[in-house]
Amino acid sequence: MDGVPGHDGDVFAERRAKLAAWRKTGTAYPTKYQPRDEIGPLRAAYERLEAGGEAPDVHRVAGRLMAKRIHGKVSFLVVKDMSGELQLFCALDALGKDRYAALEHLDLGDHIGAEGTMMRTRRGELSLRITSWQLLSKSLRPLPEKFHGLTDVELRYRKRYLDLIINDESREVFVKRAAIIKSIRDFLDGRGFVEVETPVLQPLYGGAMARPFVTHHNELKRDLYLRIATELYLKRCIIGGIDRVYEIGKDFRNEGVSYKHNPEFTMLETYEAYVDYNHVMTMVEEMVGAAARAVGSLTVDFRGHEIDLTPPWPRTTMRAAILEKSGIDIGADDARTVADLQARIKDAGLVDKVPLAPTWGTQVDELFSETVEPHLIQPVFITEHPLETSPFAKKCPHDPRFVERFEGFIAGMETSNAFSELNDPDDQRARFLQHVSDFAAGDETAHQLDEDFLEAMEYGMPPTGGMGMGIDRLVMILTGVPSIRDVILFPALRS
RNA sequence: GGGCCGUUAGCUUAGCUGGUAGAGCAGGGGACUCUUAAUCCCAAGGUCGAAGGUUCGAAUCCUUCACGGCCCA
Repeated sequence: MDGVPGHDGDVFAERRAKLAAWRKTGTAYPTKYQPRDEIGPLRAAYERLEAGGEAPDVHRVAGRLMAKRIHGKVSFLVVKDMSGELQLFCALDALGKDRYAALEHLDLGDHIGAEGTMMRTRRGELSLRITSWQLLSKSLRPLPEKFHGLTDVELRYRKRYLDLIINDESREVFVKRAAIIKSIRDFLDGRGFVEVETPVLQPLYGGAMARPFVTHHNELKRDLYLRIATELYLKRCIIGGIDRVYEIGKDFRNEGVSYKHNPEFTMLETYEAYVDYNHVMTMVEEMVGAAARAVGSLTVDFRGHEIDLTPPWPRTTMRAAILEKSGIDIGADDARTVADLQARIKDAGLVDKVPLAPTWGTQVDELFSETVEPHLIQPVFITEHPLETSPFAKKCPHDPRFVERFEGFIAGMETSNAFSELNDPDDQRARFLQHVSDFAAGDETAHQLDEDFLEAMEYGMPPTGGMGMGIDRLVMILTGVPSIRDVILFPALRS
């Protein structure tokens, strides 16, 4: 390619002009570059080459042009593929006048392929001494600045592809995310769990307390909800005899956005027949430990805390945790009603901190959220939640105001939630009916009566331990990034 | 929803109590046979997030809005 004239300082026009010149040669966007070596393995194979050393074998690499250092008769390019970067040593002698001159008109961001032999420069940089090269794809827009990179947080989210091109740490998070999910699959598959897919579009939403997204099916002439949980379908699988079942998929909750909330997020739910929530607790700490080891160590840094995920994790009842942090015993005789509990909150001087709630269970939840949750930095299982806020969990035999439930907290975030699943259809119906009246009283997150689910349960559901885990939050913790937007490739943003 | 902070060239940014925007990288032209944030010389590139307002004069002060970040609810 000859030199492209251009002097108006317009980067886009310059690149357009170069592309036009390439199109004339018919080689601006070829279909392939094969065979080629991945840069990472190639580097590894020649790692021991000494400075000034040369190797005879011919290799071909392809990637995006990330740096360009043009000199008079010898120039240096840096190309990058997913596995790493490699310097191309480009000498006038080896390329010939025209192909050497054409290098000058490449732009950072172009994809190129190059062929040559491996060498290490006198200054010690492993390089490919190239004998030929070709343009694989022309880039029309300039990349972010090479030294500072792309730091604007908003741009990183809106144009994630640029973030991925420039910020290796960012790409690394998503590679680790895949490894974490794979380790979870391996863990569950190894225990004989069956992975299934259940409906995203549901006629009734349930399995969690959250407001849904609503959509409409034109042909069926009915509204459908995007699922807020997979729970009720996975239990149908348990009833159907898939004794160990799980699903990893997107749930959708029509709620606010924060460092730990995105309206669509990835949830793992597992159900195992014939076990209770104690069994599930052990499974969770082992599974998280396996995931942590898959991408690093059992000790992670998150939001300024060093967190040790080594199992086993402490287990403490919600009653004991609240007593310790607030001095209030929610199980005591003088705290058995909402009014009594609120009086105890007042006695404890917490009335400004803890919002008032309509029921005993929701009041306990508020008290817990305010006084205990922020302190749960190291992994811990909080067990035995109030009945009212846990409509799918079995009552504790020793105190029916509480249920056989746990939440796993890490770094102040709820990352797992599990029950000894309620399998008594009459009790389940009673719980639904309570929620129906709560809904009527204005609680949009209360459950609706799911007659079809009740019918399934009436055929007999085995005793079951079930669990839900927020994958995005787990990835945050295991990769040490502070915001859920850093573990979701294309997070929700205003337009 | 509330508080604080931010938005200046493709990217990273400077710009004091208001005086008409300065740089680095990227891009253009030139020099250079081992550079690696290459270096050196030359030239170019900006409706300062948007809309109003105050003023002789606004990137700068005021108001509203948009988007984002952090914290709080």
